[in-house]
Amino acid sequence: MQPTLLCKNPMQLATWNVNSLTVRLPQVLDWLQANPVDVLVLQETKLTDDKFPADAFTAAGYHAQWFGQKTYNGVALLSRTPATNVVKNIPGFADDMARVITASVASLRVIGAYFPNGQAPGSDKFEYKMEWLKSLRSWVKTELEAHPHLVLMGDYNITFDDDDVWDPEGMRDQIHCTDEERYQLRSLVALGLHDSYRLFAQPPQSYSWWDYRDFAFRRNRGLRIDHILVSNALKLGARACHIDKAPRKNERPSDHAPVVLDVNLSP
DNA sequence: ATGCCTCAGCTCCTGAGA
Repeated sequence: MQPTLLCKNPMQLATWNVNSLTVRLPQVLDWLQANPVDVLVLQETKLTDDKFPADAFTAAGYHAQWFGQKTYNGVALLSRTPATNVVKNIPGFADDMARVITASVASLRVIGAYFPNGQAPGSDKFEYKMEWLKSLRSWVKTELEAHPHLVLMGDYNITFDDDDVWDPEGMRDQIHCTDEERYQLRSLVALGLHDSYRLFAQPPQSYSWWDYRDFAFRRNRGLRIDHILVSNALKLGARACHIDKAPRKNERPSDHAPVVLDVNLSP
């Protein structure tokens, strides 16, 4: 028995790549009303900081931290209680792209990240993805040492294995599925993290992203590239993890669906 | 198939996403 972990401080943590917060804000607000999670990290807000809709989130009962740029990238962290000790991007890694936001919420350390796409193996963008992944690993290692209750969640743009891919043969060695990317993902996990989705029984062919083209969602031709990784200490309290496909059925949806973790925290 | 769809922007096409 672990009395401090049972039925104490149940929390929900979620990640969602919204592919433009300008377009998706009404859907995010609707989703939060139906799913009043404690923490939600967003990716691809595609907003400069002066345009971030902080007031809308305040009205919805959320504190917000954000870090964006024009046109591309951009991340945010919404929380029911205030976030503190906020860090933007990866310290020591010079980057002109807004991809990472880290903050403390209650006893949790939360890292929300929009991993580089990488475009194609061998490209300059793929090289950048590899360098970024190595730097992220150093950052997560440092953070884990200081904060045992750590969650790293976001759009990883990497599949763990063939179970995360609708067409493993067709996508073999393609972007999101290369050995190099998966090695980096496993190296992150090796720091002492766990893929919370696979801690639980899941439906076969579960994905978090579907191409806009070719009726990919209707055909369930997708990838599982949005992940919630939890530290050893948090794993003890993990109770469920699911992908919420409902928003992908909206009119003008994001191409990604939210991933939600239920976790009990010790006081 | 350097395509398909969606979004941002010095917008009527292009770059990028995944």
